[in-house]
Amino acid sequence: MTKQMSKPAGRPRRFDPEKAIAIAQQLFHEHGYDAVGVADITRALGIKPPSFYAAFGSKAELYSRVLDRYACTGAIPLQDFLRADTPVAEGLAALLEEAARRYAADPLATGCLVLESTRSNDQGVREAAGVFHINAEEEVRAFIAARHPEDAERLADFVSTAMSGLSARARNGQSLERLLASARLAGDALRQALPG
Amino acid sequence: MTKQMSKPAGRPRRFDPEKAIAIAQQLFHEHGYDAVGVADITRALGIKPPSFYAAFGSKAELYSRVLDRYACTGAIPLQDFLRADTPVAEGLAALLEEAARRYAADPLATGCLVLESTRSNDQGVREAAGVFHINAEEEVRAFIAARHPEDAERLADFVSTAMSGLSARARNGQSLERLLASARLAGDALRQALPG
DNA sequence: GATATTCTGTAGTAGACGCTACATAATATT
DNA sequence: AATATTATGTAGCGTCTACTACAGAATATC
Repeated sequence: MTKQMSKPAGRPRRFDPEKAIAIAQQLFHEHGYDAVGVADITRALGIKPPSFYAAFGSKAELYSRVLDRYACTGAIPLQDFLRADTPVAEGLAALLEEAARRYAADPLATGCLVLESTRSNDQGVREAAGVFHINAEEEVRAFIAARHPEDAERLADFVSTAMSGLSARARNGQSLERLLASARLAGDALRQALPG
Repeated sequence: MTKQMSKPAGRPRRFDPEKAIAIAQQLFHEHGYDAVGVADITRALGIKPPSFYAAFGSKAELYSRVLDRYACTGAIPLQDFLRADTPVAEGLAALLEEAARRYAADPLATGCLVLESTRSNDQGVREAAGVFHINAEEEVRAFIAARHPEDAERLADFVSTAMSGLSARARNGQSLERLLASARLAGDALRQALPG
């Protein structure tokens, strides 16, 4: 049974807000929050500022929607890699390889949108992205802690550092092959640190 | 024989340009190029914009001077770590530990000024920092290639990725201890990749 | 002392930024 | 058809940015 929405009164929108968020996501991912102006967004959407603000409230609120969308559609599904039936080191190594692949998948929108956003000049954006970042880190830490509690913090830190490095290098234009080689080396370090 | 500079004609400066560059370096390192305005700089220096522009030309030119200064005084002296009489893996591992230490040394000016500058919104700044970045990478690559030519690119990439990750994590406020632990894990990966 | 040179502060410039007041157009409900 | 509601475009708000025209102050040389 599909949700039956009654049509709202008033003049209908000329654009689809969900598609608009997708377009904005591409822009933000490509150039970063600070470098994308409201004028860039409205131009890309073919609308004028008042329509933009009526629909999204502010640039910051739109970015929050973009982050939510990224978490659902663009980010790495951690639970697919961090499974109880997978050896810890193997799961983490596979996660790093997947990161390399995703960060270089779209040559325009490189790196991790969340990781890059934690370094915006806008404090609100940093904090919003920080929540996603911390949640992901905690998921990794808990996955390790289930079988190697002593090593959880240290190895989760290493995974985070590796992913931040991969994201940064992807944004510097590094090729998928070289990114993957670095990810594999980091994976080897984890296998060595967690024998068995 | 010290260079004898004849005093220039005209009204003398009320401030020392070298000290000004040092102060600007601290500001830029702390907040990033984009987030530091000319007004912030002139306020910190106790001068007015015309004095600033007469002395440095533009914000971008000042930043170039800051990068030069950083290369001389703040950056890691690679040649001290990458010596022909040091085992390759040991040299690289020591380099990564030193990076962790430097990136967290000043709790306000965290990370690597060059690495962080490669992600500015200003293209000129990205390019200027990119030159320093590429030169450093090549130095690392050549150090490895002297004894392990097959592995040089792959391992140099890994070192760069690790340093980028360390710089990013330092800027996220990670403590020296945790930064060091990640650096040591990365160093172990290098020792494993280069037995002997 | 006269002049040239250089630095100084006052007070701006033009342009980009995020954002909005307002009148009008397009729809649903009555 | 009348009304309420919502979206739209025009035009522009105030603020911030990097940067500068200009006149006066402080020094060197002549």
